[in-house]
Amino acid sequence: MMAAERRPMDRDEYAEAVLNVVERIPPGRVMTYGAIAEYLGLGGPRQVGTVMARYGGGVPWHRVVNATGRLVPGHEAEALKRHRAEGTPMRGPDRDRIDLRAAFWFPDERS
DNA sequence: GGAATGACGATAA
DNA sequence: ATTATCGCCATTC
Repeated sequence: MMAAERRPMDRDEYAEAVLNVVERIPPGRVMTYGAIAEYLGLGGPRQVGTVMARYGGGVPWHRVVNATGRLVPGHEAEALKRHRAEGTPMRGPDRDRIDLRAAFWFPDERS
């Protein structure tokens, strides 16, 4: 079996799964909340966001951005700093938003 | 049980 | 390009 069975999991398991995926995002690449939800086949973008808000402290949370390339609300300064440090493709006049076209990553693509 | 909430997303203006 | 609204969906009040 390769694909994870998509049967309902407990909240903690779900959180585990989400964090697990986030940890696999390579430096300089990002994933959107929606993409993570799609990959898991469970919940939605908001559920992923909720998990990150609660348990995201231990993973590279800055590599998770919203679909518009916006950085994490409330932690923009920190996230921006880290992205500059790892050379994530940025956009905008101040290079303060993610260039999704270049930085978007999905599991299996093997950096 | 129903309303409010939220680290979202797509669309309208 | 930016902001405002509405739709989603599980948790929390």
